Amino acid sequence: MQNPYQLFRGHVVEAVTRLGAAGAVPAGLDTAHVAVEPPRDPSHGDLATNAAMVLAKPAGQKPRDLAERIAAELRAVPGVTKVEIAGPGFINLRLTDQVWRETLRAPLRQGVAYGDAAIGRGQRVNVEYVSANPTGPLHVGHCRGAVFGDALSALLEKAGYGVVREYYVNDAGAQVDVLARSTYLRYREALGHDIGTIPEGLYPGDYLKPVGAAIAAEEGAKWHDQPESAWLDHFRARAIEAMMALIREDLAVLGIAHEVFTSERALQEAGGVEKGLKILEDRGLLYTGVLEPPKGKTVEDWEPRPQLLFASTRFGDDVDRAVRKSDGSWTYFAGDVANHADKIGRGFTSLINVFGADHGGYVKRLKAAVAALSESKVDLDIKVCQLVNLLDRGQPVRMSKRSGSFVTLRDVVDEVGRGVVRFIMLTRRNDAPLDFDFAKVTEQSKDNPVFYVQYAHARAHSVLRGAVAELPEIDVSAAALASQDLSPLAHPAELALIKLIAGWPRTVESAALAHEPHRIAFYLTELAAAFHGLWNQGKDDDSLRFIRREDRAVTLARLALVRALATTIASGLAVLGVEPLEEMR
RNA sequence: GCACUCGUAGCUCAGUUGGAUAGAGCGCUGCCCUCCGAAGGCAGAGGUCACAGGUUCGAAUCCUGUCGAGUGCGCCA
Repeated sequence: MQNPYQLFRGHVVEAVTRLGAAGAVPAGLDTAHVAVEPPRDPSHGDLATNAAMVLAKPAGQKPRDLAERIAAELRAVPGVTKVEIAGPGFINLRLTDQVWRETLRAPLRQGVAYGDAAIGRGQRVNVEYVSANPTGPLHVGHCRGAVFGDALSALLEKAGYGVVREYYVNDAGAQVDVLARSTYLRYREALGHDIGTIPEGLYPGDYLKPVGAAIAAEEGAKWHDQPESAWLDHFRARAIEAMMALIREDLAVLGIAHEVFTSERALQEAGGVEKGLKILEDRGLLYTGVLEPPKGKTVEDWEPRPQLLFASTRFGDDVDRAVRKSDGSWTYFAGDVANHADKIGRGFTSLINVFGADHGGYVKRLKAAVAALSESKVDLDIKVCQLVNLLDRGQPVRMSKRSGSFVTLRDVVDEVGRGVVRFIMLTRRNDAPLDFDFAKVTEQSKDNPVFYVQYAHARAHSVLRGAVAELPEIDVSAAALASQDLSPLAHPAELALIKLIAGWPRTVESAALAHEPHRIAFYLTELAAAFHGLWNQGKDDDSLRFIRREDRAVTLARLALVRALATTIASGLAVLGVEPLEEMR
């Protein structure tokens, strides 16, 4: 079954085509920008289209004249009760209530698959997120990007894209050498040596103790009197392996599992950097040059030196970027060229990177790299997540990084639960800062969106349970309700809820196109509010109660609405990765 | 100095990719529970969409500039 919005967009396009064939307008008008949307003001009708305004110029007609012609065509469409032209040339449509009621059958038949869209057409999208350095457990700062990336991936899948969730492991730089040295220290400690205080510049966290202890237990003291050159590679490999295991566990706590982990080191060893740079070189985008010192920021011991540069300014970057360090090794950026060349080589035509706020300055050069590598054929979208302010009853939660006792991702999830963390992280746009208040997010009140949405879902199921208890002979299964007569649903509040439910597929589409999963959270809050509102009206007006013992037909129609609502919430929560509750306990 | 993100009600934020009279929650004001579904409900006040230009049928949305906030700025990762 097609959604009214898609259906009527089709009708509008057909109307324009017919007019073209009849010579009333030029044939072959581009209808790509024609939109059929719910009007902001419900008094304007059920659907509004901008077709006449968008097409007025190419058709060489006044918007209102064109609107009149299109409107005449639309008046003949079944299910349309009223067509009006308003304002500068809007065409407002009003549909029969029955058209709207019929939309409830989609969620009842499809279950949580309701809202699945095809706009992705199977296009392969790579979503890279988290990609935290493998030097310790994840902390709260990683939460937002992790949840965002995961929800975005689910959203894109729901919209019909072929998604791969990817984690880029930064296991090649100086930081993992520090990790190796820190682990070596813990190893010596495990062997019974006094290591004193952890020297400045090494990782002090306790989480390396088990790693050192494991090496000591399994391999004995054989590394003890060796020079660093003898043990560094080995300790680095073991430490990275242990840290990635830790990180995977942390992610699992949040319900996240990446499909692909790409190792920077492995990519380098396989010649990935040379491969990526070769592409740039073949296109004449690499040269040896000298960069200007940055202005307004004094750099200690600046000395101009010639280095191998990527001409990223040709693709909108501010300065060209170095790909090789003076010691001959590759820069981090060179690794990223390799990473993205690799992704492009694997056939992705759309790449998404989820970054923390501190990586905002990195966006341009990466976009430049992808544009250069793919001849602008591959799209790269970089979503920058702003900081999360951790609060408790409005007071900032102190975090001490120096002592290594920062708030971990696991601490937060253990404290408030996976569902709460995931939902709250998506209650703001990614580029706006977010307050996360431990007291507020677990509060059971209308002010807490997680609770509010879960409560709506639980309440719907409570109604279904209550119906069976009161009227044991009725069948409230989705299958049975899907073929129910829905005509008793006639109250404005019921129809308003129905229209909101009917808006779920287009919410999925627009959120997916915009790469904005937070829209799902807002939609669910709105949906929950409409349902709670309908419920509350039943308090003032008995005739609006869902279960009416004396009227079987009304009851069943309303139960169909209730189940459709619950299904839609479940469908939305699935995108966010939050488990819907059937009772609030 | 430059770049990026942002600036919408007292506060926190949405705003369907350029649409009609700019929305929600909190807070505030008023009304509503001896009984029925109040972990509440209903109603109301509250705005120069930072500012100034521009683009066009039409701008919170796009462009330019100004002001203000946050972030980042040779080989670190």
